[in-house]
Amino acid sequence: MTDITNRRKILDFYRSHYRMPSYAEIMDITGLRSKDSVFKLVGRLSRDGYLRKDRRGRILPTSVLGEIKILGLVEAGIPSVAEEESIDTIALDEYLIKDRDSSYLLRVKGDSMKDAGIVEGDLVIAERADNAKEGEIVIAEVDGGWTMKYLRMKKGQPYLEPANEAYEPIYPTDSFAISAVVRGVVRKYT
Amino acid sequence: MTDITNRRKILDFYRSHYRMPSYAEIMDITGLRSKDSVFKLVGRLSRDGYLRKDRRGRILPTSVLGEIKILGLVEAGIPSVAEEESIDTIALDEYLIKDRDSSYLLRVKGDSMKDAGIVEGDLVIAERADNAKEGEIVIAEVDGGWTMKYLRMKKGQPYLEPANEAYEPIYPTDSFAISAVVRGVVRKYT
DNA sequence: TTGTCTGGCGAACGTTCGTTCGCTATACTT
DNA sequence: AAGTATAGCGAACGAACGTTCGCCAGACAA
Repeated sequence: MTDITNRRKILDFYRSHYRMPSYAEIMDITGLRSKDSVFKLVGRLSRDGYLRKDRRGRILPTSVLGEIKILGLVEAGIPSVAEEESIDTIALDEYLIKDRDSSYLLRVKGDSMKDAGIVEGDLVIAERADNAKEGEIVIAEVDGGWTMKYLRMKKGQPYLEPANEAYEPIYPTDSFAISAVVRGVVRKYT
Repeated sequence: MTDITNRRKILDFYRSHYRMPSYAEIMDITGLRSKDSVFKLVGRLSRDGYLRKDRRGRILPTSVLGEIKILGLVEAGIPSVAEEESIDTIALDEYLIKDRDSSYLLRVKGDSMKDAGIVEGDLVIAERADNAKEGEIVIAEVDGGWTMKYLRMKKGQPYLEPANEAYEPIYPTDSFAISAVVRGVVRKYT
């Protein structure tokens, strides 16, 4: 059993238990029969940067739950080379969400934003805000209903523009209030 | 200081330290001066479902680092009601990535998949696989180059179809191998 | 006013923690 | 063959852990 294999088992424990295992638990996980073996294993993993220890000796993951490799570019137009070297790793949650308390997800219905790459069934990450810059995609309440559109300006007045030629821009007549700004889009294929 | 405020402090600790605080650390965080106060606080939070304890009394978060609220539907076509009631919360990482070790991200270049809602700059989540079902979006090596397209079949032979009328389908002549299946798409507006 | 309930306090308890020690077996070098 | 380094073992250690206890002050109801 290699150290790396054991490290994977430890991280699997972290993912399923939301905490790192104790040395006694690592004994169960790895099959080692003494805490000193675990102590030395942890020492090796820690020396090589695969784990950390806090001030009290308890172990911590170096990379966060949820990190994923970024491998490279894929040329969606003309085939190009995607090298098999990992460029970087990121945590999707941290990448997408800046302020967790003021952010929420909305599931998209309809196709009025399809030319912006937002289609039915997508999740959009909305961050609460009562104003936005021109050109941003906003969630807004207009004339009594909620909608998601590009925010545009004409003669100093805001209006909402869909990303689909089949729909017309919305010029608020009665009321208009921005509720949130769309910060990201997430789609999952099942 | 309300219990909920203290719970937020505890979860903030978890987010920044990748582990839950000990009772002594909760004393520092909250300003409480006895471990029994913490013990009772934890008891209340646990009773109300805001925390869990494991077998040994150590506390765990009920909701994972990175969970975010799903608020409702947004009708992208015609404005409809998006109620302000939180329907559910999910962790984006877990939502998007099934098998972390065989998954990676690729940044999209080009516009050949724009009608599928995948545009330049998007990150796609690719899961390594050497075969796929018809209709899935795949990363494939064809005639010496890499590309991302819909997998289609004609007369038992696979070919690749873009989601953009400006591009032509690719019929492999020399070599063809599926490298990965696209499981999700992530876009961030900056 | 009196009784009851709750949250917080300081002190003490037994358990589990990470760590260290002496030892053995194996692998590799000289 | 002899010497060195490494991984693993069982046992023991002090420190930190969650828990429990008796007590007190404030809030609220009877």
